[in-house]
Amino acid sequence: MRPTYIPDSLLHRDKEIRNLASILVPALKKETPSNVFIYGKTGTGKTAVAKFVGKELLKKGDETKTKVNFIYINCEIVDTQYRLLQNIANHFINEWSERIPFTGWPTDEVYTKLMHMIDANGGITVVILDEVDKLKGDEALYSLSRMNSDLENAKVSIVGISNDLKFTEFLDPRVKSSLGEENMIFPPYDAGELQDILKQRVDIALKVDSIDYDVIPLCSALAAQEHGDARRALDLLRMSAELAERNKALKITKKFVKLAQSKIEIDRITEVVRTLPAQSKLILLAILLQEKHNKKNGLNGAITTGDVYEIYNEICKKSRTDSLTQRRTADLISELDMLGIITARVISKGRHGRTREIKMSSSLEDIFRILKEDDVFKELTKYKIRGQTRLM
DNA sequence: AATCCACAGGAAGATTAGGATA
DNA sequence: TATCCTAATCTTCCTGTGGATT
Repeated sequence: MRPTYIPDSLLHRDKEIRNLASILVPALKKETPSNVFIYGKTGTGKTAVAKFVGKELLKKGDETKTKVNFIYINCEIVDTQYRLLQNIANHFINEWSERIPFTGWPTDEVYTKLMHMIDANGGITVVILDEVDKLKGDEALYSLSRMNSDLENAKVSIVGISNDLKFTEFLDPRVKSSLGEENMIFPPYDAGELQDILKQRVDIALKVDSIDYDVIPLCSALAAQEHGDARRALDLLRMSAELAERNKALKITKKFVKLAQSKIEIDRITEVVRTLPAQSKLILLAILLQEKHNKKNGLNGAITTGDVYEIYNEICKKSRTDSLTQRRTADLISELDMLGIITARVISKGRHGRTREIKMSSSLEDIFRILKEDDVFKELTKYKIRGQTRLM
């Protein structure tokens, strides 16, 4: 049930598979396939389809005795030109060729070396670049795309995968034209399609009768709300299964799905808060303190940007951090809002001006706990708001 | 209807950090 | 290694505004 698992058949992606395959099959006839760009939100099966077609291509290549190389690279991990070239080159190493070291060679030498390797190997090489938008600089893409003109016996074809539709807009026009020969867009799954996908996995992974009839529809519906992300749906189902098992329940029921959902949400928040920059953390803390103070004193007035800024300034002084301007603080507050940690909406209090009404959108204590992991904040969380906050 | 508060949020320039280049 | 560039961050200065109050 892991999202990285690729089943033997991918449901509801036949069209995409056929499409991508038809673009790449010329490789089997020793013709150069076009370069392809694949777009689509997360969890729409881009990577799965690409890998799947790649596997099929290798199989067909074996049958027809055609040399096909298929290389998958995730550009989030391999994100520089040098390492990209090095990575591809290492696919071709054999007993006589020397390995390219991690560092030390000039990039163009790696390029030349790689080119010779590919040329010596012959055949067609399909390179899948997952998350191409993470690649630093377009030099890397440029060098790959012009490689075909330097090769004599071999051909290279690039499949770029991205979830950013606007990615090519910022690309060097030369790269853009050579890479964007073919474009594919993967639409999100709808709830029904998600159900089929989940069913397929459940059949493989779970015993019959270990799951309530309404669990799959629920998981699918929840994930469909979140832009039809299949990964999300699977995570939800897997987490529900794990929770059910841990609780020694006989069946996975709706209850566990609900539990799993809130657990996933908390995990997400934890991760977000943990990796927040220090200034944002301070602002978040200011909001937390104010809300705690309000609760204790039975105040129900909403927190405003001004309140937050005041407290933020005080805890900055206390921790000897320099504070940002109110303008910047306001921006950071809206960032926190977009991350879903707080809710901030603009309201007008008439004569009392226009401001944001700020509320925490999850448990105070949870976030306090996360902030306390940092020693600097451990002390600050004990900070008491002095005096009475101004009267309403 | 006019006023006016307490900010929102845009524009442009300054600062800074990190990476590329010589 | 020095310096140059770029993108991200932050500041300064600004105009705009919803609606309770006058």
